[in-house]
Amino acid sequence: MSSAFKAIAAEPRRRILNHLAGGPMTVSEIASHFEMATPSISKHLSVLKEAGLVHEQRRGQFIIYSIAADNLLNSLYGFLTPFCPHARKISAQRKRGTKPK
Amino acid sequence: MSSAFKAIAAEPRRRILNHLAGGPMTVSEIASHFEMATPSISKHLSVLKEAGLVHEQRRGQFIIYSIAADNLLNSLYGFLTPFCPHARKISAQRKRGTKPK
DNA sequence: CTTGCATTTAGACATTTTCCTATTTAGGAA
DNA sequence: TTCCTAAATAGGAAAATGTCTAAATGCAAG
Repeated sequence: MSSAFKAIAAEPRRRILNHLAGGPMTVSEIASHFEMATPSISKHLSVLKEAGLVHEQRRGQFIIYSIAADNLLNSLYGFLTPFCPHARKISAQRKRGTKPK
Repeated sequence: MSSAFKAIAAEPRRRILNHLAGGPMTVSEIASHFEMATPSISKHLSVLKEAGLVHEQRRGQFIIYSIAADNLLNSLYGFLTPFCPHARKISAQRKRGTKPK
């Protein structure tokens, strides 16, 4: 299992994630925003998928990718916890699945 | 300027940061916790420094490294903002340097 | 000024990553 | 089936990374 940290280390992958923040989309839709060959995008997506940072869903001919925000946030907040009280609180909330008023 | 994301992509560097969370320390102190040659530790520290994630301060013969928590948190929260309302709030606070009651 | 310790720099090497083009797989439609 | 499009895989070249040992630098104490 490859780490989320490695996955977000590459700038193109962070840009892909930012794009996906706007909602689920197909590989071609993503690729059209980059000056990179489609197979390269496909590879980046597979790295993100390995890291559990995106989900994929076949829809006929297309494959639709979407963000796995929970995994993204859990990985990073988990790491930030030792460095920040805010992260500590949020991380705990996320684990409990609760939210204080 | 090399990115904080690349800096935290390597596991040994994340471990170094976690160690430094316990307080400032010298290179040898850090190195003693790892099964890695000192020059390698030194290299990792210089990557962390380039990324603005640690500070160094010469103290006689020794060089003392400490965490630059602000930069660490700003970089990561900035990235998380589009994916999470909590991060959004905290990121804004951090930018203003204020804290709502 | 020489010696010794802490740290960095240099150089080499193996591994990994990133990108490309060409090919293959999978599905939909004629 | 045959043709077209979407996406993944294969294979390879170039660049970046991580680690080591050996050598250099910086500082302090005799």
